Amino acid sequence: MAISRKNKPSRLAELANFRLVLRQFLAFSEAASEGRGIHTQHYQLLQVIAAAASIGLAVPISLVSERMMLRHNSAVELIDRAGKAGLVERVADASDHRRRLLVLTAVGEKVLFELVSEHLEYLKLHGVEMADALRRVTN
Amino acid sequence: MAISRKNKPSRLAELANFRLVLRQFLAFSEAASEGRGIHTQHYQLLQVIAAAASIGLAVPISLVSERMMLRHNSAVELIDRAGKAGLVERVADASDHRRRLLVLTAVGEKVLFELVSEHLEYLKLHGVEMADALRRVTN
DNA sequence: GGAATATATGTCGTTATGCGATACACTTGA
DNA sequence: TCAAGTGTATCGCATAACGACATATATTCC
Repeated sequence: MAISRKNKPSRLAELANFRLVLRQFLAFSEAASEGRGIHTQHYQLLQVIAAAASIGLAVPISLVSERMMLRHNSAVELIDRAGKAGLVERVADASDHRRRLLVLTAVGEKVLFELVSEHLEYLKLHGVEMADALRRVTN
Repeated sequence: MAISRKNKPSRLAELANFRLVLRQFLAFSEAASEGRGIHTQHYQLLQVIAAAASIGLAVPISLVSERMMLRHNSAVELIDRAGKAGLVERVADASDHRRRLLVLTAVGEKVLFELVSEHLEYLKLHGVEMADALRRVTN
């Protein structure tokens, strides 16, 4: 038997451990977001909008639903809530009157960049652990 | 400026991409679970229980709440639902009458091992992409 | 032994979130 | 011009997680 082969119970523990480190990252993300006074879904919405905008893309709601793996109506609802929280705004799209494009408010931008920094720090600290956990599953 | 330094907008896109890759994995996991007739949280519960048991640990509810990053009452509720679905059972703990230990039913075990296989396959296919996305954030 | 404290589990009400079904406005192409 | 496609929005529903609170058992300290 080759040295890289593992039996099933071991794979199970490795898979469970990978899930744990993912959950820890997601829990950190949620805590960081709440610490800045927003929900974690709203943070991810801001991130999707800003990331797309940073490479010159217009951001209709359909793009959010794609990048966040949500049904279009769930994206609408998330954006409604984030709008009420003062984080994003819808603006008209002159080239297609069906679409409404998303932009961050000043508040949304500020919170986003603070949270991006915190996430980069977390991943600097724990990225290796996460990569190792993944590697152990697939080795 | 060292070649590994990146400006902020780029980091943002990399972080967003890492989140996307994570969401894709989680969406796969959810779809796989639903495909076997259970909820994704129930799958993860089974995984935590079986992984702990496989290294000889007794599995009280508190362990589930730890490993799944849940409040204890959320773990209780999850286990209630999984119990109703016939996936897990609570058994008495002779050594501590406060605790109730968790065991998988035959059905729970069967579904779990099918899902573990599917997840290992997914990670064999997409693990490199996930690791790359993570590396790009932290490089 | 008995009181005070800690630990493990459970209940209840509330909230955010996501979904399917449905609807409507606008665009596109025949 | 009108039929089909696309983008967004609304509604009712279900799930899942939480905080606050409650109960039972264990442990510690006198």
